[in-house]
Amino acid sequence: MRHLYTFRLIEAVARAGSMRRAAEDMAITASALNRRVRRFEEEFGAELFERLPGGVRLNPAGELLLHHYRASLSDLARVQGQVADLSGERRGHVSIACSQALLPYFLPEQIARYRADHPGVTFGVKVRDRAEAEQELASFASDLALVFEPVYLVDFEVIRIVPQPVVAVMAADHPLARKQELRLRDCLDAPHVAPAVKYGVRHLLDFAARKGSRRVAPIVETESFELIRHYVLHERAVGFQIPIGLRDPGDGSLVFRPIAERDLPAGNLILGQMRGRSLPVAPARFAQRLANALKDYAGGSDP
Amino acid sequence: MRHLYTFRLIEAVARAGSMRRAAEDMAITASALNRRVRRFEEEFGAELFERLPGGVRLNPAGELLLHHYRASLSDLARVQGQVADLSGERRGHVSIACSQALLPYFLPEQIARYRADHPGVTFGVKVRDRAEAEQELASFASDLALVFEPVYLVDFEVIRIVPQPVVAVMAADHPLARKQELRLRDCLDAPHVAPAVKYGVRHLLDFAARKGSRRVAPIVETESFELIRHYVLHERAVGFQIPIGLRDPGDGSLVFRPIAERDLPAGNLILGQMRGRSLPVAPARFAQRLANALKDYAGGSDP
DNA sequence: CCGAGGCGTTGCAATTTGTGCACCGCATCG
DNA sequence: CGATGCGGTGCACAAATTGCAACGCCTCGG
Repeated sequence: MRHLYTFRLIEAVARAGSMRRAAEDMAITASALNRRVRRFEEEFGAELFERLPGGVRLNPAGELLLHHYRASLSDLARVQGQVADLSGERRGHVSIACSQALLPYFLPEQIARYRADHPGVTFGVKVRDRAEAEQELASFASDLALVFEPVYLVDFEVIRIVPQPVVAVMAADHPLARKQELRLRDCLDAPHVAPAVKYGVRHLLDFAARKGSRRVAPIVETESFELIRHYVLHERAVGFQIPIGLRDPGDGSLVFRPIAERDLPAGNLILGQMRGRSLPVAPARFAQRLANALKDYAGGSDP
Repeated sequence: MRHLYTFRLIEAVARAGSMRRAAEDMAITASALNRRVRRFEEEFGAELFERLPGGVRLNPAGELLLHHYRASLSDLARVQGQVADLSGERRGHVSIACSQALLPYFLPEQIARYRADHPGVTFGVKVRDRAEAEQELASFASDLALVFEPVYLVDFEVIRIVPQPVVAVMAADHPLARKQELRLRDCLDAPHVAPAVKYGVRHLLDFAARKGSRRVAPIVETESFELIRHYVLHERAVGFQIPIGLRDPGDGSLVFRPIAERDLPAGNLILGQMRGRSLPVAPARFAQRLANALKDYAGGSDP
């Protein structure tokens, strides 16, 4: 969109931290860029950047303006979507920031199902931990966030919330697999594999362990949920994960066992958007579908 | 703001209903304007106008886009206000659509008081009847609306609501002035002066009169509340108005008498803004002051 | 202590962009 | 059935924007 060019430049400068670098990024001369910025500052009535030796940095006014720009841009996209919508086929783009657990089964299924109905809609999926996901929404970089146990909840408007207990995952021949429900201490006594501290599952584990005067002491600590699922097939260890990220592989090699609720309360998987923002058509409809689909997952693993 | 020029042109075309007229309004050639519009339509991906012989008219896509533009513009104004705010003195502009009753005393007082604290803030006051006021908000033409008995209430977010009974106003030597409270029928039996039907006061009168199988039959019907207040000093007639628009002139020439609540229930004076919109600093603060000031008026005339 | 290298900024010429003017085809209306 | 007013277009010119080169400033390393 032509009329937002100056804003794009300003954003590039903010990102690059220097006019010259931003100029290069945007395939323009530093002088032209500089003059555009200065001119805009003049008619806007305030400087947007602190000029320091070695570059520039957004000042509060600049932050405010950039936020306005992103909001405008997102609103324009919404309008364009609505317009495309009223001339027949639905088009648009849905950008989602989500926790890892959604990657293997839930999200691909939901996206494919939606695209079957609306092939004109494209998707962007970003993997973000629970803290980052909210930043994504606040900067209009993502339309939706689907995260387990979000942290701050400011600027975060809940669309749907479903409880997800943490379950233990292990090889079928693991001794603990014989019980139908595990105590947390059983799991912590056994060698275990856990996600890094920034993840919600680990957060719940740590909290519950402290309560029972125990510690989570993983033999393998990782950022990858996928690695956890596969590692327990190689060494006799217990992994932790939430049901939505699990599915029986079908060959009986992997089993999941619930952990006693009194030891480890369920966490929440939350679908949300930026507070107060009105989403474009496609994201709004897709969010509705997600919300419905999440109902079916509520409280249990996939049968 | 330079980057919104095309939008301003589009709005002018929508308003004028013809490119050539709009071109003249905006001091530009029809050809230049036409090409700007066409070019924007192209990169936007949809036509904005129906081209009909004799001119153009916004199509739904155009309506949507224009709404986006107005929202963006208003949001930009808010940002500018915030920026001005954080560099010391508060600046900005407050645009209000209000009923006539607020003109003589309440609004001028409030505005003057606010400006005493913030001389950098300017005001725009538009007199609108209750139907028009909501349009004003929806098109972002006004920040606030202060109206008696609004009609539709869609897109209208109530900030404060205060009851305002209709009172009878008459010369001090009017026979009815001897009673402390009047019955509606007394007023209707006497020669009376009433506002036009589009006004809230009249609406309440008509409704109450019908209920008692009576009719409002004014000897003078007018759009001007000011005329009503002054007319009753010339002919022995009863006028109707709400307390917030009345004040004892001090010479004892004019008196107000409440009308029995069981005959004529109080109406509501409502301060509102566009639903979901976040106002610039100055309008937001002024609205807060208005809301507080309105509390003091609630339920009675000024002593 | 000073020169090298980075930065934002500015003067000036080149070029891209937008504008005005004249004109076309078309529908409407007296 | 011409006159009128409309949206749209070709083309030459005006205006805004760009790129290039250079300046002053600061930091940093020798």
